[in-house]
Amino acid sequence: MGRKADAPHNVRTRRARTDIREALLKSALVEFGANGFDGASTRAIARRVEAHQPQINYHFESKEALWAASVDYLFGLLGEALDGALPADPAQASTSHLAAGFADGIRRFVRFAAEHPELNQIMVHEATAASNRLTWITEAHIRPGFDAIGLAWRTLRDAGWVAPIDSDILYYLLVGAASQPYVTAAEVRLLAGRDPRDPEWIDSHAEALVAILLPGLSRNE
Amino acid sequence: MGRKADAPHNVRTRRARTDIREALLKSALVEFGANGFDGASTRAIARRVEAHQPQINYHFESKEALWAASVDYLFGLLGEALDGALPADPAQASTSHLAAGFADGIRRFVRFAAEHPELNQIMVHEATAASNRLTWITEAHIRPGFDAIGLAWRTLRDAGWVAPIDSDILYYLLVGAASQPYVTAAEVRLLAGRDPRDPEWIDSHAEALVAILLPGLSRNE
DNA sequence: TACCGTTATTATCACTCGATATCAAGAGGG
DNA sequence: CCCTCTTGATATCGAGTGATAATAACGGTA
Repeated sequence: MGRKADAPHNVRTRRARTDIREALLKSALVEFGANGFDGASTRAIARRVEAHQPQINYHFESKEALWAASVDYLFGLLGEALDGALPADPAQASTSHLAAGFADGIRRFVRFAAEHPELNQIMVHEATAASNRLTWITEAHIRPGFDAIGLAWRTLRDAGWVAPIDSDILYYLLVGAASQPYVTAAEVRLLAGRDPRDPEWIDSHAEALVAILLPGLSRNE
Repeated sequence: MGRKADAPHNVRTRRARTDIREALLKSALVEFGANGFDGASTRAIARRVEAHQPQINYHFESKEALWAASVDYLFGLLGEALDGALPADPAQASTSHLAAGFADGIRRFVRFAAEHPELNQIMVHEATAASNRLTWITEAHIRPGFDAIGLAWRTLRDAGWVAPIDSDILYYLLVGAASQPYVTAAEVRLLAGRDPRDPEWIDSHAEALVAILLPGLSRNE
């Protein structure tokens, strides 16, 4: 055999800088999502993409910098997935248009949570205790969406379209209900014997969430 | 100073076996909830209760045995908190009584999630990947509640009391929506500037969840 | 072909981890 | 008091961690 067991490379191959950087980012998301910041090892992140552990400190400044870069990358994907769902200024939109946009945003967020469970897994890992990482991710990435959802919800609520629920509480109801089966996908497979990545599950899940939060806007009514 | 910095004991004190076991169990829950199994260190668990790390291997067989014992303890508390909320045989109860019991169970579960965020934190940490620990906790502790909730929900749904949502999906909507603000309490404080352990938050949260899942049974209607 | 900047690879550092062996000190019985 | 069983306390082991220094080999350019 031409290589040692588990050795990333015996025959030296060289990759373009952007290739290996992106490969390391994606690998880091999987590991950070599954194990948290401290639990993820840089050796495991590198091994997934057939790289060596010191390459992380070469292409990124540190494990912490890799974490931040991978989180930036992930929220970039989220931004693309949600782009245009909520109107920039809810006050100027018609309420029915706003409600339809809110329902559409829910469906898109559920799909994203299913395709990228790492996002909510990382949030859960970071958000159990105050830290510099939590402060950064909250202010840099979470707050814009939190504010937009809160504003839209309060507009709909005051117009009588939805239940009289505090917008802070609504945000956590929504995020928790949308992400739980994908964050704990391994449990779903054991408990329900179903794969939550199945498009049928994702679709039913999204419609259920729309049905309970925006009764009357469900696709099936 | 009479003791080294961070040293649990300089002057030797002896505690009853049951006392230190229970102290270690509670400390373990906090650490396992915040950091997961691998992330929690036995030294930190011991230090919280002014004990030494080897005492864990003395009073419990291993870190894994301590984890299992602390999870057993926690689900014991959950069982007490939920005792009697759902009728043993939903088919024999009147549907309106079943619905009231379901709403009551939601309120109790939200309160428990707020008082013991470790439970859902531990589940999230364990449920991201298949493992012996996940299989054990699922079969020993999760499945009974999952089955009871599913049966009650399907009864209510087929009687037209609630939205036509698959019971597997409903379970994860419920668990996620009920636990999220307490699992990520540090984020709530940063983002909303509110403490989710506040009784007012807990009460509003529980009522909101009842309102969207069991419209018409909300305490405020 | 010779060179040089860039990247891959190896080796190693100080540190933390869970577990265990060893010894010291407590408590209760006679 | 002394004996014995139990528990506290210390030291240490091998394994794994992130980071870094040192070296080797690639790829383009002159």
